[in-house]
Amino acid sequence: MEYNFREIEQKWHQYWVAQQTYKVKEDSAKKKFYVLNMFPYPSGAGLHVGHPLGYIASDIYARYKRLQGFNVLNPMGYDAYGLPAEQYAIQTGQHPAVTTEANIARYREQLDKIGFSFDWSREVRTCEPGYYHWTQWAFQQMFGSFYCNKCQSAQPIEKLVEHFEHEGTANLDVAQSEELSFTANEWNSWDEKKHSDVLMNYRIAYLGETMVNWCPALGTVLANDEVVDGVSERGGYPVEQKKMRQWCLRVSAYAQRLLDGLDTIDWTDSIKETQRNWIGRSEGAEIFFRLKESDEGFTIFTTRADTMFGVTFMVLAPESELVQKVTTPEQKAEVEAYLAYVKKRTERDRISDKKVTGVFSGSYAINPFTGESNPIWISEYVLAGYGTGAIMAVPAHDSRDYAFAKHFGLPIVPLVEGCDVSEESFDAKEGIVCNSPRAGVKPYIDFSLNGLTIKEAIAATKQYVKEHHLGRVKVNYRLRDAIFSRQRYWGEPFPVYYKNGIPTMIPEECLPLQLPEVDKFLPTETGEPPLGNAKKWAWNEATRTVVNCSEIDNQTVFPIELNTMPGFAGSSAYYLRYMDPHNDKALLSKEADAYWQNVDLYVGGTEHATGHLIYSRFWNKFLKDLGVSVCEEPFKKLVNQGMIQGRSNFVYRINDLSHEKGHPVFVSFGLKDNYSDVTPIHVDVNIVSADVLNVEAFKAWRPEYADSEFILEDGKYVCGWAVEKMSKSMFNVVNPDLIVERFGADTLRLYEMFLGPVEQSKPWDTNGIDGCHRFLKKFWNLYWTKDGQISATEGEPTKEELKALHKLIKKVTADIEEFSYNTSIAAFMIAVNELQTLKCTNKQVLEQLAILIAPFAPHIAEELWAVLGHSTSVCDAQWPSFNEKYLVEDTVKMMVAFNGKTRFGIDFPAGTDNATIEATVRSHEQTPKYVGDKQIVKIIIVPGRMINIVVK
RNA sequence: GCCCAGAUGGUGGAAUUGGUAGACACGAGGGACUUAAAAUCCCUUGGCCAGUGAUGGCCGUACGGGUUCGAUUCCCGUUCCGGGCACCA
Repeated sequence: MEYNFREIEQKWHQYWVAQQTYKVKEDSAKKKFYVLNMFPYPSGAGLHVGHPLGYIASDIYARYKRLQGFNVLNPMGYDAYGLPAEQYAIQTGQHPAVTTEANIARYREQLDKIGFSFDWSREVRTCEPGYYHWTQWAFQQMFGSFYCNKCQSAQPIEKLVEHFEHEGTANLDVAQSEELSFTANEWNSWDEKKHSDVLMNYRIAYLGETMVNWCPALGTVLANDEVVDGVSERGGYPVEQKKMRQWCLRVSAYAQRLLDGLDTIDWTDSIKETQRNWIGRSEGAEIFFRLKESDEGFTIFTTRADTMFGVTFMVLAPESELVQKVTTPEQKAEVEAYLAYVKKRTERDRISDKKVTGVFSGSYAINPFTGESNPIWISEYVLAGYGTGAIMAVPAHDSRDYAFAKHFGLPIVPLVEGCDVSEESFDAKEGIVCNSPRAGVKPYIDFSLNGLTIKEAIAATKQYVKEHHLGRVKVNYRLRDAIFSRQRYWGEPFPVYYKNGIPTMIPEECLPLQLPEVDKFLPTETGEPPLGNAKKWAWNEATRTVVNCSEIDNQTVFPIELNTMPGFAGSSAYYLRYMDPHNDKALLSKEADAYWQNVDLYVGGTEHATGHLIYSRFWNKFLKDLGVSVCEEPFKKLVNQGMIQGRSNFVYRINDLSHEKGHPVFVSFGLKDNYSDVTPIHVDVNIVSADVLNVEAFKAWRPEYADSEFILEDGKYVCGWAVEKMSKSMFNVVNPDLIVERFGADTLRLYEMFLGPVEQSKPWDTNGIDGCHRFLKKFWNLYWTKDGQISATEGEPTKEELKALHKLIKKVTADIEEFSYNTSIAAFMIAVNELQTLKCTNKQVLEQLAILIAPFAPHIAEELWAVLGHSTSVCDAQWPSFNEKYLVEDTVKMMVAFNGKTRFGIDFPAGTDNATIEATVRSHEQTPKYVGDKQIVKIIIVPGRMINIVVK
């Protein structure tokens, strides 16, 4: 009986659809298990073989869990908003919704061929009003909340207003953009506009005047994680810093919870470390420096409070508001010139050349520990957005301060015993403090750090600062608030209108606010975002409807926000929506939430480490504070699948010979070194098989190659190869459909897993795919006799058959749990060979085997399960458990080692007890020969393993 | 510069986490069946040396040390490749 995979796979696809095999419902009788893949952005290029890698891995796990009796949620959807569709729309005028829809259809078609156990009835698309309703809703909830530091949770903004009405800002401990100070009387005297402005300082979703990454080429702002090396992640366009009024999310309020949560989740250390770096917690102190001959001053942040006695100058960030205050009239011209210079420099310039620049402000600050006056400088190496935008410079112990001091000839005072600061700074936090205060200098305050270790000195200084009210102990985070506005068309509209300058939320019951139609997807001529082109984009408060912009009267009809939300808005809570995707009353029902809780296994790439995976955690924590999500962390276990790189093939053109003959001449890989002038040319990998070029297909590939000539080796044209990114331009994109067509989905699934560990990046290489296909054929043949009859026979399996089977059950079960699919497939290959050798036809064994293969190769498993006489899906079978008693070896081989030199083996019958083994070893006739006059002092016996004999 | 992960045959990769390194697969070589090819099956396949042979010996997990009876695995140092962060005070 032939293994006709095309017929089998088609048959079972239809069966699964007809039977709704993968549809899942909440079922309190069963334990839940939630498997999730990062949903794809449906690009125009379709799926390549790299995309399904993670989906296959998670599908195997989902199927395995289901066979174990879990109620498995394994949904799929599309991250449908995004820049490529919009760029395409700008170029062609084609509406992004149309191209997105077409791309989704293509993706779906490709995905369906691979045999996933997705519950498509739960599909979500971020661009559908029924979905983004809840993205908009969440935004409104964030607008209506502030973050209370004391209770470490989001609270309704009304509570804060109440606080202001009674106490002003007294006794306030909340997350805020800047520290404001006002009384209850002041608050109560302010008008509505002023209240709105002040509350923006506290809201979790707020309008903020912030420095943003502005990308002129894309005409939009970008989040920090969307900027790589000073250029945009998409497209690689230059990015500059610009101050703009933008919607922001106060992610920074959650910094500590985001950090603490990392200890509770099962993610790889490297990705947790990346997030820790991104959050960037640093403990230090804020210390107040008074300006010379003034009562005013400013606060600096330092993690090295121990270096107070080594401060020789101060530095402000150019963007700092303090710059104007401290610049003296004499220095004004120079400072202005410097500020102009800094403004001109892009993010990229700063990164590429790190030359030392700066200017003296003319003012001095008094060091509260030494009483010395330190000159205040302005330099771009100090960042406005971190700490207080001002630092105390200790050139002896900070390399940046050191470079600055050397460049401008400022003094350097070492503070660690025995350190040498003549060539470079001593940045290490170890050693004994000296010069604090310096010998012979009259102490300014009664405080000394001399003789302490640096760690002790930091603690002592913090203590002193706290007691003497010179500042406070402070924890800073590098994590910034997320900029939430994008000047784009193809994104979620903000459900906000502007009532005479006051941002006002569209009533919750009027959501979703649907994306309007526009004639052009480009920004308007006046530089407004694309939504500025919409004719019908105003809010009528009376009728509570969207109306034409021409009706705006600022009485009852007001303009609506023109920005849209960024890509991460829709992807931040999609895992919750899958739990209850069709609910039009809420993001999800309490019941669905209580049952599915959070994602047990999340599979996706590492590229989202500082984007989606932070935003999602933030979003979930906010929803938890709201009582919407029951879990603090959205994703319990995270597995990062590696990238599949392309394996490009090359042909080698002999340039001079081609020129001479008037047609291209190509030389095979092994002979190319015989020619001097050879150019490697990318060739479509789809016309190369096992690095051998299909010459006829090559001639047909491009008209200019039609009359090519080939210099062959062994009658073949062998191509060269290289590992590169999988991309159209390298002609190395392999489409999964082609593999499915040629070998079947089961072979593709098996092969993608067999290629190596899921987490590892590796080049796609079809050279080994035959092996997996061959294995499936062998597997298939176990179930059939030579003349096409079902081979299964009733009766009890033999001891050998049971041993082969249980060895496999044990191995596969353990491997799936550890995501080690390549080794479990190897175990299958061994088992099939063993059973083949045993001529096994036992029905019980064959049944269990079909269940075991089901997660990996579901189609063949269904077919064979049916062949064995079952009328239900193999998905509803039960995963076999192994019995250790079948696995006991007949003999236990013991290795005995002496002095690491000589080893010999002794075989013991199974079940031999340790005392017998020990006695045998001691009396073994070979023993004296190898031990000589040395005495055995200890015999360590590990059952089933080795004996260690320790000799003296 | 800092942090993280890694380096094993011609290739992808195994190794029960300190216990016979190279499972499984690909490729290669040889053979069987066949007029032939495809398909299928069998044997060999880390390197070097000795032997007609069964077999035996030595070397071998990037490099150099160390701990151990025993190290791909643990520790120290070096080189190389990959990922993240990068004036974060």
